[in-house]
Amino acid sequence: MTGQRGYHHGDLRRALLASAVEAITEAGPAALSLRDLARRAGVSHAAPAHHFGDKAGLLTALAVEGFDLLAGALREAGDLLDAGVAYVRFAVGHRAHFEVMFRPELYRRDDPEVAAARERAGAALRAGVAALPRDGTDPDEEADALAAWSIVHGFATLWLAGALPPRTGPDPEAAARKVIRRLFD
Amino acid sequence: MTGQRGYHHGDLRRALLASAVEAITEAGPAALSLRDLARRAGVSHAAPAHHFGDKAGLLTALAVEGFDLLAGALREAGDLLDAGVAYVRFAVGHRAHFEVMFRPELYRRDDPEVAAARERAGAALRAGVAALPRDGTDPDEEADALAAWSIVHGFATLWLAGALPPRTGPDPEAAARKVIRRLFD
DNA sequence: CTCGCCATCTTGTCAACGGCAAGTTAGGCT
DNA sequence: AGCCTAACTTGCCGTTGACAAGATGGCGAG
Repeated sequence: MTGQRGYHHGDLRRALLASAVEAITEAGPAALSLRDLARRAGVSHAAPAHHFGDKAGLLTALAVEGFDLLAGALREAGDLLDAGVAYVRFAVGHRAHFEVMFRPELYRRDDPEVAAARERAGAALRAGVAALPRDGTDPDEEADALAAWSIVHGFATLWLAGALPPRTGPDPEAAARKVIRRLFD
Repeated sequence: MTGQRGYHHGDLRRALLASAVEAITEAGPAALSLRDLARRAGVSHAAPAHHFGDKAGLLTALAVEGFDLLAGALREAGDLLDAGVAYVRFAVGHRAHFEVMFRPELYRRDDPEVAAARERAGAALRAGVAALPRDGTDPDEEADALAAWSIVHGFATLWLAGALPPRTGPDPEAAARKVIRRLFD
């Protein structure tokens, strides 16, 4: 039981991360304010610094969380098409994590924890590509992986940016499935 | 001749936009400071506000410039493969513009000028897809356009984020060409 | 049981920033 | 010559991230 008020706060670190996700989802990472997070948690403006050092530290923790969530989602997927849809679902459903993960100027991308988590996600992605039934002709698995990653990442990014035309429809997963299939024709 | 010191500055607006591109290329849009731009131009800290209203106004102007640059690059391309490579070349060569264009929370995306410029770029993109030789089977041009846009946008984004593994090589255009070809197999 | 340690959190301060208001300068037009 | 207005300046306010130094309280050693 990581209660509300164990000694000082109880679980400030977790509370700050949760508030950060909320704030970033609403207004983007640029608008994130450590002081605002502190206010939401009912602590002083300098409390967050103790847990994360600085803003980049908090976002680094968020990136780690994100890469692990993504790795989990990819591992649960079946074939490569499923994995692609899962990637898009992750991006749309965990917008805050996703936006931070791929904006390396916001956090410490060489942090060992984040490097390890990124590697776990990368491995899950490559496993999906390796499981593709090959029709023999061109075994450039590297280019296949890059193409698959690019198409789902691009679709997710464009969706989140609101750049896609209205006729794409309201359901990102359905639209993504149609798009990803274009890679396999 | 839009000289250096015509009356007050000469061409502050243009100078600010140029400095902004430089600053964003170096440190990302989040680190952009109007006051820093003013210092670089040798004017007071409030001068930029006169030309752009606020930070979002400056970035709106930058987005317009970017969409027009992109539209031009796409129009000059030959077939769809060329256009895809041109898209990636634009993203890498005009990183600052590209990053702002697809981060709508940074600027006024409903600004009429930016909407018009975005539409010009979109038209250029769709023209490339329409020129694709069709083999008849499935004439879903919408999904084709979305797939093409997604794969080049995803590749460009991942490249800029530094997310691609080192074995991708140092040349984004060559790698992009290999990846885009995967769509046409 | 008490004493001291140390992670946790607070208070106070600083420079930098975006934005606003009010004043000043200077080109151009009548 | 005289004014009009765009272009820029000066001064200010509230907010932010970061840092330093102090307060609080749980917990283990003796």
